[in-house]
Amino acid sequence: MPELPEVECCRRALLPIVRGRAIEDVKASASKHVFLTPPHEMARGLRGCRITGIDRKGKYLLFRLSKPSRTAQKPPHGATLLVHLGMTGQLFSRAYAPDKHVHMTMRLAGAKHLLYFRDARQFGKILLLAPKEEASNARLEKLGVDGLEVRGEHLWRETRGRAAAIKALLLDQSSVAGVGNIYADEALFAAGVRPSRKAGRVTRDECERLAAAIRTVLTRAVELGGSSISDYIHPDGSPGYFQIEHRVYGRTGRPCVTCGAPIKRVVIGQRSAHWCATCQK
DNA sequence: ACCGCACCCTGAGCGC
DNA sequence: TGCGCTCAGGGTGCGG
Repeated sequence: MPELPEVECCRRALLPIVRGRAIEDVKASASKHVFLTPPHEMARGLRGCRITGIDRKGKYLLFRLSKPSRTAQKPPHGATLLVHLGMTGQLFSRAYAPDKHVHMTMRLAGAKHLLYFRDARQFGKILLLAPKEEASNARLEKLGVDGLEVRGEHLWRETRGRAAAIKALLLDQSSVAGVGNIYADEALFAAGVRPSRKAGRVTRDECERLAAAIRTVLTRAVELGGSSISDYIHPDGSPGYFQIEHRVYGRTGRPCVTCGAPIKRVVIGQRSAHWCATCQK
C-alpha cells in the first residue's frame, strides 16, 4: 500500500480513533518477519499504555505511548510503537473477521472496533522503541528530508557526483523520505526529467522543478486519500482516488496525457519506471 | 562511498 | 482446473 501519501492518510484517519485511548489487550502473531521486537515482548510492552498521538517520518508511523505510573509522579513514558507498512501492510479499525494475514490486534478502551495490523507479504515491520531509543534508531536516523518539504537545493546537493539514475536516488529513503515507485514516476513526469537520467546530470533548474513536483504530487495525493491500486484502502475501508490522476504510473503503452506518445516502461533499480520519451528529457 | 543485484514473502493475473 | 510464469506501492545486505 504505502508511500508517503497513503501512510499520511492512514495516520490522519487513525488519530481520532486511537488518541487518548488505553491499550487493554494485544494479540500478536508469531511472524519473525514482521516483528522486529519479539511478539511476546511487544504485547507485554504495549499492554496498559495509552496512545497519546501518531507522528509520521517518511513511510514510518510512530505511535506515541505513555504509561500510567504507579508512583504518583507522572514523567512521560515516551515509548514509541514504530510501524512500517511495507508493500501490503494495512492498519485499520472497523468490523472485520481476521484472516491468517493479521499479525497484531489491539483492543483499545472505549473504541468501537479492534485495531488490526494486517500484512500478506510480511514486508511490513513492527518495532517497539524504549523512551530513549528513538534518537539512536538506525532506521529513523538514516531517513532524509521528508518528501513534503524537499527543496531544490537539497536535491542539488544530494545528486552531485552521483552516477545512479535519478529515479533510483528518489527511491532511496536516505535522500528523500516517503517517495516510492508511484510518486517518483509521477514527479519525474511533472518535472520533465527522464527516470534513467544520471542523478549527477540533473541541472540546478531541474532540481528545483523536481522538488516542486514532488511536493505538489505528494500534497495532491494526500488530498485525494492516496492511490488505491491493488490492496490499499483507508482504515475505514474506503478507497483513495489519486490513481485517477496518475499520468504515467501503470499506463504503459497508453497515450501520454500531454503529447499522445505511448508511455514507456523500463526497469530501474529492480522497479518498473513509467515515462514519456517525448515529454521527459 | 557508491552501485547494482539477490533476496525476503504471498497473492493475483495471465497464457497454455 | 491446474501449472508455471511474471508482476506487485517495501527495504536490507552483500560483493565488487
